[in-house]
Formats: sequence, structure tokens, C-alpha cells
Amino acid sequence: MPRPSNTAERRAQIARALLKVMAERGYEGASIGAIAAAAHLAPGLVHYHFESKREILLAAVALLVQEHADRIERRLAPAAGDPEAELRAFIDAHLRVGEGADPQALACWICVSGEALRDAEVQKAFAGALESAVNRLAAIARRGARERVFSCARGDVDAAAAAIVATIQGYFVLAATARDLIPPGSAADATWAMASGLFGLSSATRKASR
Amino acid sequence: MPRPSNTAERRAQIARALLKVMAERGYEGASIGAIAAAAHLAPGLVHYHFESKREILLAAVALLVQEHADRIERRLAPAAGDPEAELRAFIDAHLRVGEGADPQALACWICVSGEALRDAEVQKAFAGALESAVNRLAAIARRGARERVFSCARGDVDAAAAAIVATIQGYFVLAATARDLIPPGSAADATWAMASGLFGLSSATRKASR
Amino acid sequence: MPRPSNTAERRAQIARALLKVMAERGYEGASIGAIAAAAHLAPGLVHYHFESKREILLAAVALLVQEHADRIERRLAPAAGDPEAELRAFIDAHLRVGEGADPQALACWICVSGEALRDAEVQKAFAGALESAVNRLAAIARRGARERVFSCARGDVDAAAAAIVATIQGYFVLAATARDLIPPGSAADATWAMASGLFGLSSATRKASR
Amino acid sequence: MPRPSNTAERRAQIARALLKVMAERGYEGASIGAIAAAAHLAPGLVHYHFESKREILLAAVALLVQEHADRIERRLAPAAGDPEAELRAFIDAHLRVGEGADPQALACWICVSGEALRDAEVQKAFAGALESAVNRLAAIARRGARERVFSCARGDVDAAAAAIVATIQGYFVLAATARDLIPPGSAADATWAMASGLFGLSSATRKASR
DNA sequence: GATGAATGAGGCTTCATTCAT
DNA sequence: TATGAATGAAGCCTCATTCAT
Repeated sequence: MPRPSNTAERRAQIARALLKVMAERGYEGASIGAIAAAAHLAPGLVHYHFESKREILLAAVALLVQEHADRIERRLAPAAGDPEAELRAFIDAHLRVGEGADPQALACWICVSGEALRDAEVQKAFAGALESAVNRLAAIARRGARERVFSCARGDVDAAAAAIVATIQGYFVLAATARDLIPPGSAADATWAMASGLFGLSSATRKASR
Repeated sequence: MPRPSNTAERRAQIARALLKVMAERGYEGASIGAIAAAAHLAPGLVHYHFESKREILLAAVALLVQEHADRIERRLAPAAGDPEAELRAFIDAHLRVGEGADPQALACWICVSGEALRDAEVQKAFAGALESAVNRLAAIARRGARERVFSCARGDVDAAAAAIVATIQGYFVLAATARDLIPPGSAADATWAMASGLFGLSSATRKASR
Repeated sequence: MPRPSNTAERRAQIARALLKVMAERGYEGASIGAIAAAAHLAPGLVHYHFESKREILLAAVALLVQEHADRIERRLAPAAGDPEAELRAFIDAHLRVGEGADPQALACWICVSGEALRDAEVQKAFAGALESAVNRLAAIARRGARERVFSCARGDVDAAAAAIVATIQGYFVLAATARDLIPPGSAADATWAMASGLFGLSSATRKASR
Repeated sequence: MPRPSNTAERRAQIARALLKVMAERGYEGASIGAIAAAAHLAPGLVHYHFESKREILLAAVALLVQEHADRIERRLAPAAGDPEAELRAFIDAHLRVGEGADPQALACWICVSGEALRDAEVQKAFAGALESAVNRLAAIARRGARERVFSCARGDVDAAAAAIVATIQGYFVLAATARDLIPPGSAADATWAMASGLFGLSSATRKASR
């Protein structure tokens, strides 16, 4: 009678430990030993639950992406149905809180972007997360266009969505590496102003922001 | 008969080799041996010219930053005096060519952002480069505001400049990790549209772009 | 099912291997690889049980000192209670056997004295061993003085003890580096004669020696 | 017309630099670069004047030995002709000043004893120096015996001389590694007392010491 | 003689991974 | 499942030595 498997929790525990260590030492710097220590596990156990260090990274990225997505959706929910409010919520969810919140996730996100350059699987997960964001934004934009709230040429929606995601991503990098360059509290507002430029929102609407 | 020192060139040679290797293997993955090989030098020579691997990184970052700055200035020169043209040139210099150009530099830039998280010196250099960009942009914006080309609240100039730099930085990340998300050729235009939103450029002006 | 730790034995095994290698190649010359080989272990294992090479040295010194102390005490036991016999036993234990015995320990002792110059911890252990010897001798001398066997000014006891220890230490060096200078079998006798000079032992007593 | 050779001075300069560096880093720790720096020379020059690092060591040992011998002879000169005074001068020359004097030479001496274990040439030089000391002492002792100042069995002279040299050597080690064990100023006196034991000097004579 | 660059071997250490228990 | 030991491959760095100038 095999004891009930706890592999799932263990895996999450280990993946989370990697995020913790990776945030301050990077992926290469996160040794199995350090990960095990952070997870309060014996080193040998790590390779019982994961084939390789890379597998842990993949699990960690999945965790990171999932938790981020969940958070965004939670923030988006109240604004459901109102494109402008949704757009604003989307931006705020990323930058109003995200600006200072969870520096660990921020650091990991940067690390992951680096690993994505060299690991196809990581790249896929990372790009997938970005794509989801773009798609989410594009959906909002399309609805806004349909409802005449946004004025955006059909074909430009994807470009616009990508631009906003790029801005958010760029703010992440700045926040993590050159925070002083961002006037406090300006990220979300400036992004909103930029989005206004993209979607032809009126000045009036823009002023109303925040 | 003192031999003429060739340390300066050697250092540049080695730093450039690091950029080459780092682009495809990351900083940690760029072993001294690999760097030496890429520079066509004996391994031992690397540590003759550099105290440590980290020193090479610092030199490489300096090189990267300097060459980037030079390129930008070259692109900005023709537009000197015309704020709108300068802004456009600034964006184009980063995203029109940069989009596909020099993937090596792009990858290195991402790597460096990651190292900046853990190394104060790298962080300083990286943040310094971003700050230069922000300052350059802010100067353009201030002039534009003074000349009534841009409408931008005094205090928002820095925020606006940071926002544009963030967007560019974000496009770099997307270009390196999720290129498919960027409709070809859209980066510069979308950024211009966003900048228009920030600086209150009229539709008319916007259409004229590119 | 925690595996029973064998670290203690392994550490001793490795420390002993260091002594072995150090005896013929010196401390610097004792590479981790050579130590591992002498201990019949994989190289990587050495650093599993020791933080650094220096830690091995410290353990080895402790071992060396302990084993030496044990040997001395064993030799001293039969003479317990008779100051003169104890003094003689102390000298013989170091020089009668020590003269030719265990050249490995002898060489290591010299090496350690050298390392003590540069490593505070080693110095502490080395000086501690010497101090123990001095104290042991001083205790014997004090008792001898109390019992009127030795005539020794109160304050000179420590100086006398140190002098004898110095002589022994000096013989070690000579034995290891210039054996020919020591007429065979003369070390213990000459030291005894010198001790007699220090403690005012009568000629008669002196002739009785050995 | 070749420029006049300065090799001799250069060699001495380099050998002396080795002594300086070796005193604080040991022989292995004295890299050619460090030696060159200490000698204010370019690294490449060292191997122009010496075949190998080992050659420098041999030269340095010779220097050390020679300078020591010179110093001793200078100290011995005033006492020439009086065996007891010579003996005392010999001891004082080594321990009265030597106790605290020239810690660099002291450290080097310990280092050299260690190298002597592994290098036949060094061993020869080191043992030679000790032998000279023993012979010098033995000559003094023989004369003292002839003049009835010392009472020392014919055959024991060499053993006695070796014993005194051993004591001195041992004091060197103690002075360098466990100075606290030597009551200040006691080394020479205690050695003299020991020598008295060896040479049957009367109490009266002993008290006159110092 | 002198200089600074070049070479390549080797050392300490870290680490992902495997394994016996 | 879990543990701690074991393995061996690199990696960074130091260094004696050689060389071109």
C-alpha cells in the first residue's frame, strides 16, 4: 500500500523555493543545495521530484505565470464589460501595484526573460504569458472599438496591444534595475496616457484618469 | 625598451568576445575558456588583462552602452533642432532598425539587465544608460514644450520620458523573446502613437509620421 | 530513513591523508586531488566533508596534536609521582623514540610550524600544543621543587620548562633536516644534562641517567 | 660593447625580495610577480637573472645564512680567546638580540626549514648552516675543556654543541609561533643554564651570567 | 638587460546528478 | 519517499615560465 503521493505539493514547494533563491542569485546561482535549503528539504530529495534543474525552472516559470495571470484576472473582473475600465484595470493591475509589489516576482521575471533567450521551453512559457496578455488586451480593444469607445484601426489592435504590453514589460525592467528613473506613481498614469494616444481617447477622458 | 602596451585593445577584444559568447550562453555560461576562444586568445591571457570575470562584464557593459549611445547620437544628429523630428529619430533609432538589428546586442542587453539585479556596478552602468536616454528624451520634450510643439505639463516631462524609454526597453524584451507578438514594423509606429498621447500631438501630426 | 552519518570518520580519514601527503610535499604541495587519492576517495568528496583546504589542515593539526599528547601521556603514566622520573620520561618520550620514530609526524610538525606563521588558527593550535607541554613540564618541575628534588627558583620554572620544550622542538628540526648533526642516541641524554643544569640536579643523579 | 653586467646585484636584490615576501606568505606564496614587485622590478626580469624560482630560493638561503654567520662572527670577536665568554657571546648573539630581532629573518628561517624537507639543495644549505654553528660551538667547547674551564667528556662535545644549537633553533620556532611561552629575556639565560649543565660549569660561574 | 605580453598547466572549489540505505 | 554521501566534470583563477620587442 503505497503512501499517498505528495509529489505535487513537493514540486510546488521546490519550484517556489527556486523562485525565492533565483530572485537574489539568478538561475545559475540557484544551486540545488540552495533550493533544497530554501524549501527546507534534503538536497537528495530535489532530484527525486524533478529530473533536472531545468525542470524546476520550467515548473517555477509556470507557477510564476499562473499566479500572475490569476492576479490580473482578479483585478479585471470588476471592470468586466466596460472596455475603458478594463483597460485601466489591466494597466493598474500591472503597474499601480506591481510597481513596488513583490520584488521577488519582479526579479524572477527578469531572470526568466534571460533564460528564455537560451531555452526554447522557457521561451515558450514566457512568450505564452506575454501573448496571453496581448490577447487579453486586444480583446478589450476590439470591444472598445466596436462600442466606439476606442478609435483604433482594425489591423492596429494587435500592434497596440503589443505596445502596451511592451510598455508594461519595460516598466518592469526599469522598476527592477533603475527605479529612480520612474517618478513615483507615474507608471500607470503615463501608460494610460500612452494608451490614450494609441486608442484615440479624448483628452477629457484622459484627464479623468485616476 | 619598454614594449608598447596593448592592454587597451586586448581588453576591448576580450570584452567584445564576452558579448559574443554571452549573447548565446548568458553571462554565467560564458566561461573564460569560451571567451578566450572567441577572442582567439590563450585562456591564461584573459586574466592577465582582467582581474576577474566580473571585470570583463563591466568592460563589456561599458562597451555595449557606449556603442549604443554613439549610434543613437549619430541618428539624432540630422534632426537636431526640431523636437518632433528628434523624438521620431530617437524612437526610430531604437526600434526601427533595432527591431531586427544586432540580435547579439539585444540578447546581451537582456542578460545585462539580469546581472544588474545582483551586481551593483552593473546596475549602475545599466541604469546610467537608461538615465541618459531618459534625460536625452526629456531635453527634447522640454524644448518641444517651450516651442509649443508638444503640450506636456512641466512636471510630467520626466515621467513621459521614462515611459517612452520603458516602452523601448519592453520592445527589446519582446523582440528578443517573443518576436511574433510584434506585428512587423509596428514597434516604432506604435511607440510614436503612444508618445503622441503623452505629448498631446495632434492627429494630423500623427498621421504625418513616417 | 536517515542514513547514519559517517562524516566524522571521513574527516579523520581525510585529515590523516593530508598528513601523509603533507609529510612529503608540504601543505601547499598537498593538492586536494592528492589528498583524495591518499584517502582513496573521489576528489569531490573532500569538499563535501570540508569547507576548504584550510579546514583540513586545522583538522589535521588537531589530530597530530592529539595523538602526540596521547603518546606523551602514555609514556608519562608509569613515572607518575616521581618528578625526576617524570622529567626523564617526558624527555625520552619526545626524543628517545621520537628521534627516529614517525618521520611523517616529524615532517608534518615542521610544516605546521611554517603554516602557523601565516594562519592564526594554526598558530593557535600549534602554540597550544607547545603550551600544554610547557605546562606539563612546569607542573613536574614545581612538584620537584616542592619535594626538594629540583632546585629551581620559583619564577624560573616557566622559563625552564620553555627552555626544555625549545630544546625538544629544536631537536625535531635538526632530526628532520640535519640528522647527521645529532650523534645517535645523544638527544635525550644531552637534553637531560641540560635539564640538570636548569634544575640543579647533582652530578650523581646525572650520571645515573639512562 | 656590452653594458657592464649588474647581474650580481640584481640577483641579490631579487633574493632579498624573496626573503621579504616569503616572510609573510611563505615560499609557495611568494609568486614571481610578488617578488618582482618587492624588488621593484619587472616580472620578466626575474627569469632573466634566475633560471627558476627554486634558484632564487637557493640564493636567498645563501644570503640568509651568510648574513647570519657574519652577525655571529661579529658578536663573537670581542670574546675571542675566552671560551666561557665565547660561549656566552654565542648564545647571546642568537637569543639575546635574536629573540625579538629581525622577525623577517626568523620567519624565513622557519620557512627554509620546511623547504629543506623537500629540496636536497636547500637541505644542504640549511644543514650546512647548522653544522657550522655546531662546529663553532664544538671548537669553543674543546678549547674550554683543554683549559679546564669546561668539564666535558671528549666524545660528548659534539653532542653538547648539537644540543645547544637545537635549543637555539627551538627558541627560534617558539619565538616565531608561540612567543608568549618564553618569559621575556629568559631565552639566553635559560640556555646558558642548560649549557652549564652540559659543560659542568659551577653554580658560581652561572650566577655571574649576564 | 629590460619589459610586458603570452602560454598552458594545475589548483581549489562548486555543483548537478546518482546512489546506497 | 527521504536522506546524506558520493562522483566527476567544469569553472575561475594563479602562476612559473617563455618570448617578442
